[in-house]
Amino acid sequence: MTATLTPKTNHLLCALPDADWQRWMPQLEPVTLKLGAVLYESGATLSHVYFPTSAIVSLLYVMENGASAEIAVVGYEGIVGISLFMGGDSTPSRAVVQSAGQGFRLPAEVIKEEFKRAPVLHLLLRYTQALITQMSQTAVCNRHHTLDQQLCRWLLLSLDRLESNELAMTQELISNMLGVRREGVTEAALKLQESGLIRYARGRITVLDRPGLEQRTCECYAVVKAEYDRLLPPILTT
Amino acid sequence: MTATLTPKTNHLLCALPDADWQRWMPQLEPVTLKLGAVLYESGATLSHVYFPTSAIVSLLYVMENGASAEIAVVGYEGIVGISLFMGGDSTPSRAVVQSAGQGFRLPAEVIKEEFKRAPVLHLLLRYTQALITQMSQTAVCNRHHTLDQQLCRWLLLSLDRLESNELAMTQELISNMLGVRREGVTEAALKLQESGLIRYARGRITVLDRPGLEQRTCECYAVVKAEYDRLLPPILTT
DNA sequence: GCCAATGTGTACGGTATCGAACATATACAC
DNA sequence: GTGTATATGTTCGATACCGTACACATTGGC
Repeated sequence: MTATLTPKTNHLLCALPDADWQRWMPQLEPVTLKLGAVLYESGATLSHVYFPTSAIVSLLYVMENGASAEIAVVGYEGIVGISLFMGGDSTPSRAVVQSAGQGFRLPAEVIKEEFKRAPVLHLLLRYTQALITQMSQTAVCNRHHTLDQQLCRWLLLSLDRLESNELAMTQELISNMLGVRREGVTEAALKLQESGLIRYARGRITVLDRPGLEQRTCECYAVVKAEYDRLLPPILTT
Repeated sequence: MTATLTPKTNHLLCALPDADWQRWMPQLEPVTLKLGAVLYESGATLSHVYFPTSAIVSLLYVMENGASAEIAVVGYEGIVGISLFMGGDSTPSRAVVQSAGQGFRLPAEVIKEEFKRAPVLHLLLRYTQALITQMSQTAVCNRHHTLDQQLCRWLLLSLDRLESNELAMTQELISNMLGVRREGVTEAALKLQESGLIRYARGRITVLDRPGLEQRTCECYAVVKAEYDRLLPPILTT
């Protein structure tokens, strides 16, 4: 519609304090984003961050079987490639141009340089990226996987955050967490118990066969786990 | 299990550079997190950030009708209350203790003070929080809402990022984004067309009645929109 | 030892979406 | 213009989950 698209058409660039704007401007490169173009692939280190102006970019997660789900949409209000300043460099999703148009980009080094100014933050930002991965994966999992698989995923994620193999958790509560009926959780839990993977009674769940759970769950658990491990390497407890 | 839970049992606190650790330590308050306790409510300004040690906290979104879906889980590896340093102060989700245990907390002022050291970042962090809201809401929407509603939400989110009321988008592509079958999108789109809300042909969708779409969609669109507006106030285009 | 609350199991019709197969219609290349 | 690729429409049985209703079993209070 508008004939001229300046960097300032992107709201983030537009809102940049003048001092920062002066530093960034010479580095900003106008780019044409064609329909279907891939700005970054899952797991790849990004070379640029993108500031769409008239283009729209979809962040989508592509599953092992090729099915996909969109995690979020980015247009003139945003930036594509937050993992670069989150500290993770890459992310397990793909960015695809959903609506052709214009935008600007900034080399990875430049944006990373900006963030060297605040060393304290990086740990928290890295954690945030891991959390974001978990959220994304939840969205994907809700869309594509069975309740059985989701229950396994949920048990494993909880187990990873406890020291024992026992959870104090009623099926009612789990159903709240997963956003399904309690009866559905009962049926799924029954199957797991009959298979000897877990044992439970009145709010106490004992995991008997962790590898068995890992085998039954969907890819989502592993994706989230791997991303937490990558971004937050386990620290030696003193 | 372990009898003594020091702040260092939380991985983030543990990984803190020594200089930062020295500043933070005197302010860290040990807290007992009881099952079901609410650490923050949707939309409320947070008073503390929490670092769980033996407790597990669920971030969950509660819908208007009371149904809920978990967005993410936080245990000893993380922090509850990222919106405080993301710059948004609040977030449209609730944090509930899912597994009772211990943790530590830090007053909001302290963590915010830490982030004053890096003024440039705040804009990007605020955007990140908006993006996170979109991701969360996607997960919720995938769980609870019909394809018809989701299509409306998707059209509106796309429309907000364009200057015209026309989208260049095939039903096949939309089905990829929503993670459903193309045929499902066809049926949903037909209903919208028959109701006079949209018109389309071979990859061109024209929105005829935006308020109508807003009425048909679920709450998710409004939640995301409101959060983008709140965190990224529209800037006057020069 | 009885009662009430809580947690779990079962059953049944309803429905949204799936998977697959196929029909039709439009645009564009040649 | 004819043909081929692309986009959309239709049908049908299968299935995962829902809503509802209720039965049973365990725990703890009194």
